[in-house]
Amino acid sequence: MKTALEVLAKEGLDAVTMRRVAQELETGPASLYAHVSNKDELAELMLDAVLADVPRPEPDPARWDEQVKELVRAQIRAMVAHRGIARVAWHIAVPVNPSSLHLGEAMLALLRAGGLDLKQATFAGDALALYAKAYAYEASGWTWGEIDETDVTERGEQMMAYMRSLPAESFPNMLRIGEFFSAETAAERLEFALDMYLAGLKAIAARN
Amino acid sequence: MKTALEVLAKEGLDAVTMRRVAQELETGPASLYAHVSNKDELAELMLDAVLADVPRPEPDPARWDEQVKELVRAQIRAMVAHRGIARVAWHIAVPVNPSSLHLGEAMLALLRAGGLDLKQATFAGDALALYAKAYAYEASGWTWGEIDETDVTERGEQMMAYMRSLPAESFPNMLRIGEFFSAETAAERLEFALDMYLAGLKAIAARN
DNA sequence: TTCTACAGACGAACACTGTTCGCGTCAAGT
DNA sequence: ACTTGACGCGAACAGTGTTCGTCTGTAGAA
Repeated sequence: MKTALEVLAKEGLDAVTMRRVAQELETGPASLYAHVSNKDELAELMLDAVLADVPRPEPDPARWDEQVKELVRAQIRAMVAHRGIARVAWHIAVPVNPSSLHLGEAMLALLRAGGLDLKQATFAGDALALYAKAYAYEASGWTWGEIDETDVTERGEQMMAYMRSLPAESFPNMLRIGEFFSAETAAERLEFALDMYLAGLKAIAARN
Repeated sequence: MKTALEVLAKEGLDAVTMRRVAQELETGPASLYAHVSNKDELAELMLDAVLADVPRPEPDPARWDEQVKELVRAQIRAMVAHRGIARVAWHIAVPVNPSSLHLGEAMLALLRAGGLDLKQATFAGDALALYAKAYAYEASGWTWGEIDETDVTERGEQMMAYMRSLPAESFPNMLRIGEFFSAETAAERLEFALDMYLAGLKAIAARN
């Protein structure tokens, strides 16, 4: 089930429709409801399978910060590697699948090793998970050609045109940041965010 | 157009279908395509209208940090106030609507007042926007009854059952964080995240 | 071995979505 | 007043997730 399913996930989440999966199994869509009660449930199973591969580090208090970063990066890598799965992570309200729980526990352990109390670690882990999902979702977009380049540049033009149509002092900064948003700076953006997160966490831990 | 549209947005984004909007205008769905080329374009217009109401502060270097927090909060409030609009913010790859540009500019101005250079401000603004969208999306979920309480508790049970079925040392932290995730702590989670962000930004600005 | 009963698989249909085609109508130009 | 043009929009198309009721294959009883 999940196997025939993952095969489809490799050709895009949009292609994962009940009919398409059923077709892969040479049957009709109704048959799937014997194994899965929902399409959402099926999506959750896929996400769980994807996240299961993320390595969970043993906390080392000496370099917990680097471990936190790496865990976030690994989570993002896993999601981006499976076309479109990041979208699934978003409309799952409460993640209860085993992989998410184990990842959550791993993250909490790292954060506590960094000197945060349980409540702080919980909130920090929540924020980090949120960012990981968010970045993975965006990264998925331009990693797989789901946003066509022409459309983006066209919208870029349109945007510049609007900003230039207003008094020059309206957008002193926005008019100059175009260069920072190329595809090459994506990784850099992630690293900056991680730096920011950990600097903040260290400051909070130091207050304790 | 947008007016009759916002009226519908107030009864949920799910209700905003081409047919439903057309019905409100006492016509058929095809007529809408004379004013809007896409449903996505219509969604963008809605988002733009919602974000237009967010007040954009004049940067005050003395309290730029508080201003950043407030801008994020305001953005979140605006989105959560309009049922389901946060979902729209997510699958817009490149936001080019006027409101987003003005908000972006405002955020950049605040961050630069905090001592960040243009590149740092850009990346920080991106991360903050990401978080705002993410939090607003989640908050929308439980603000409007889009996640029914029984389902959540049921999944909670299922999750606890799984964790207890494994050796006790598998989940030393996760088993104890349930209390931190009630609906009452949501605002607290946001404040923690904002604190973390600004502590990080100050640390980065201090390095310059 | 034969008959029965039950559970599971699944074909066809339903209700719904966004979008397009082309007809009909109405207003403006000569 | 007649023709011409454009534009609003009704009906249909190609999809989607999900359900209902039939039909089959198998396991257990006689």
